[in-house]
Amino acid sequence: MQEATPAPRSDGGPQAPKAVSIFDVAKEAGVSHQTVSRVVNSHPKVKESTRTRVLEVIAELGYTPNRMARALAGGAVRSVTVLTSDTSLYGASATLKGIEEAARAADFTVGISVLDAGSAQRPAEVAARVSRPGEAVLVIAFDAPGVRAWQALPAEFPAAAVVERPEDGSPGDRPQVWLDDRAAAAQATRYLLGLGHESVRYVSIPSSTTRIGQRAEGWRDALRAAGKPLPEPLDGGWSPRSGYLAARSLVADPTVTAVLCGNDDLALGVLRAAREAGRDVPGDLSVVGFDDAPQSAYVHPALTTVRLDFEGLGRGCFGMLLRLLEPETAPALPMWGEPELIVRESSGPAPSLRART
Amino acid sequence: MQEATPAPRSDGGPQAPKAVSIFDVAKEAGVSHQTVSRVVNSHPKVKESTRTRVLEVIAELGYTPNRMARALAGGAVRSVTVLTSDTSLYGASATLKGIEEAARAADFTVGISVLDAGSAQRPAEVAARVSRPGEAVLVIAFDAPGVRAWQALPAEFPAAAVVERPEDGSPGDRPQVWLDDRAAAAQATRYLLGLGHESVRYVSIPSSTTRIGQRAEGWRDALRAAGKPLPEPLDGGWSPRSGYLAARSLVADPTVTAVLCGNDDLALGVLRAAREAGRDVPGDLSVVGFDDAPQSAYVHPALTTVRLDFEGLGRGCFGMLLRLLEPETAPALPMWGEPELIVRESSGPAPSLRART
DNA sequence: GCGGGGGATGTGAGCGTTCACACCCGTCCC
DNA sequence: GGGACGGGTGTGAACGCTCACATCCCCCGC
Repeated sequence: MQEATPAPRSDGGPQAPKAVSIFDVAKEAGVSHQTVSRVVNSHPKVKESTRTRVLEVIAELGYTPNRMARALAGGAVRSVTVLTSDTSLYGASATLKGIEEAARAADFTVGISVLDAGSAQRPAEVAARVSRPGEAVLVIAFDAPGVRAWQALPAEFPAAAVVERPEDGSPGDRPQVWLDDRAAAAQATRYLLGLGHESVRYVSIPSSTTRIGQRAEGWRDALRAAGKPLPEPLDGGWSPRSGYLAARSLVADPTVTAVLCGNDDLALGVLRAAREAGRDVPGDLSVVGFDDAPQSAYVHPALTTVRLDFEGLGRGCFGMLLRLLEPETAPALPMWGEPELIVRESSGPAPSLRART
Repeated sequence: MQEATPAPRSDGGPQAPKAVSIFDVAKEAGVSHQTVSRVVNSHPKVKESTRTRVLEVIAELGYTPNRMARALAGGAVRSVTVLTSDTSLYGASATLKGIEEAARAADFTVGISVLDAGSAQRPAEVAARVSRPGEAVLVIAFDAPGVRAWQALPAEFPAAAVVERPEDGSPGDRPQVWLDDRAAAAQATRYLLGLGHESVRYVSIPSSTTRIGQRAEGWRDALRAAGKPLPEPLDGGWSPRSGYLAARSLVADPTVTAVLCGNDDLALGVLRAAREAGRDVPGDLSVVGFDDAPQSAYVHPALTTVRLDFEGLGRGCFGMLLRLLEPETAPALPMWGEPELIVRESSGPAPSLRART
C-alpha cells in the first residue's frame, strides 16, 4: 500500500536487496567475471566492443564495486584514514576539507579518527585506528598528540602528514608537508617593528614538539635581526579564553604596544583583555593574529593576521600520499599558497609615533 | 623460547608484514579458526579455559580482526559514513565531533564524505559514497544538500540524520534527531521584545527545505504572539560576509532596533554593518546570534546568542543508529542539552526605554 | 604449412572472516 | 540402556573481488 520507506529493520526483514556483484554483470553481459573486473579497473587489453557492452550492463544494473572485497583480494585500497586531534579548530578543519576534496577527486574513501592525548603514543593503539592493515593514513600533526601519532606510526604504513615543521632528528624522507610559519611570523613581526613599535610580544599556541614552535621561532628571528631583546613568549592554548587569560598581565603593561598571537582565536582573547584594560586597539596596542579564520575580517577591530592556505596544504598532503601509493599514475603535486600578511584594523603605528604626528 | 612481542614480521622478507589472521591464532592455540572467531566475538558457548588460552595467543601474536574480511563475510560492519556538506561551519563540525566520539566509544570506524550541491540529489550518487552496500550512514542535514541526500538515500540503508526539523510529508519513523530551534528562536525574540524593542528583524540562514527555516518560524511565532507585524526576513547565507551584505540596508533604518541572526557568523557581519553605519550596539541596536560558537563570547561586543548542544546532538544521532543496528545490545539513547539563551553584551534595552531612564 | 607472438578472454585459487551445519561427548530421563 | 538434549567444537561453504595462470584465436614471418 504505502510505497515509501520500508524502514530497514535490521533483523529478519524480508528485504536484503542483494547487491549486484561482478558475476551478475558478467552473466548479463555474456562474459567472464574477470573481464568485468578488467573493465572496471580500466585494464588496457579489453576489446572496445566488449568494454562498451560491459559498461552498458554495469549502468543498467547499477553495479558498484564492493570496496571491502576489493581490498580483501589485495587490490588497491583507495581509502585513507585521517588522524587528527581536533576537528573543530579552524586550521585542522580547513586542512581536513582540503584532504577530503583531493581524496574524493581521486576516488578515495576518507575515514577520520580523533586522537586524544593518551592514545596517540602507542603504536599499536594508533595502528588499530585503521580499518585494514596496509590502509593509508594521513596525520594532521599540528599539535603534540598529532606528532606523537605520526612518530608512533609503524613504518610499514603508507602515510603522510601535515606538520608544523619537519622532524629534524629523523630521516627526512617521510612524506610530509608544511607551511613556512616561521618566515610568516618573522614577516608579521617585521611589519610591527616597521610601524615603530619598540618591541613585539608573542602569545603562543602550544608547540607540537618539545621545542619552541615555528611561529615563535620566526618572531624571535625578526626581533633578533632588529637587534631587539627577546622577551619570553606567553603560553597560550588554542582557545580565545586561553588568549584572554594569558594576555591579562600583558595588557596591563603600558610599554607593551604590539602583540603577535599564535592564532586568531588567541588574538580575540587578547583583544578582549586589552579592551577591559582600557587599551585602545590599534591606538595603544597593535594585535596581529595567525591563520585568517573566516570570522577574522569581521570582528572588531578586524584582525590583522597571516593568511594560511590550509586547504591547499591538505590537498598537497593527499597528493604526496597518492604519489607514494601510485607513483606512476599520480598527477603532479598540487601546490599550495604561501602565507600572506593581511593588514586590517587591529594594527597600526606605535603610540609614540602617533603622538609625534 | 622468546617471550616478548615477536614483531609481526614473520619471514625474512623486506616488508609485507603479512598480518596475522585467525588461522595463525588457531594453529598456535591448537583450536579451530571458528573457535577463535567465537572468542573474538564473545560467543557464549566457549569453555573458559579455551577462551583464556585463545586470548593469550591473540595478545601474544598481536592479532587484530580484519574489518574488510569481517564485513565481506556478512558480519557486523561497525562502520559509519557521515555525509555532510561543510565540515568547517561550527554547527556541522561540532556535530561531527559528537558523532566521532560516540562512534569511537562503540568501536565504529567513521568515514566522511562531503556533499556538494549537485551530487546530493541522485540516490545512486549518494549510495556510491558508501564503501559497502549495507554500510550505515549518518547525514548532517542542516542545509539543502544534506536534506536532499537524506531523502535520496535508498531505503535499505541503515541510516540516521541530524535535521533542522523532521520531514513532515514522510512517515515519521526514519531515525532522526533535531534541536528545538523554533522554540529557541521564539525565546530569543521574546527576550528582545521584553527589552522594549518595538519589533525584531531576522537575518536568516538558508533553509534546509523549500519552506521557511525553523529559526525564522520561531521568530515569527513570538512576533505573532506579541501582536506585532511580521516583517520579511532578510536572506543571509552562512558566512559573516553574507550577514554583512544583508544587514547594510537594515542598519540604515533607525526604526530597526533589534536583529536576530540565524547564526553567529551572520551576527558578526551584522555587527560590522552596524558599526559602519554608526549605530551603537547595544545602545542603538541589539544583535542576537545563534549557535554560540567558541569565539562568540570574545568578539566585541560579546554576542548574545543561543547555545546549541551540537556535540550532544551528534552523539544522540549516532545512538539512534546504533539502536537501529543492534537493538538488543545498544545502550540507552544519550540525551542532549536544550537550547539556552546566553545573554552577553550585544543586546540591551530598546533605545526608547533607555532615553527615558 | 608451421611455429611464434601477442591480444583478448576464461579458470581457479586465494584474501580473512562469518554462517550454517555436523559432530562429539557427557548428562539426564524414562 | 538407549534416546534426547545441549554445551563445546570442528568443517566447509560462502562473501565479492583480484591475482596468476591457462587458453584461445588471429596474424605474422619464414
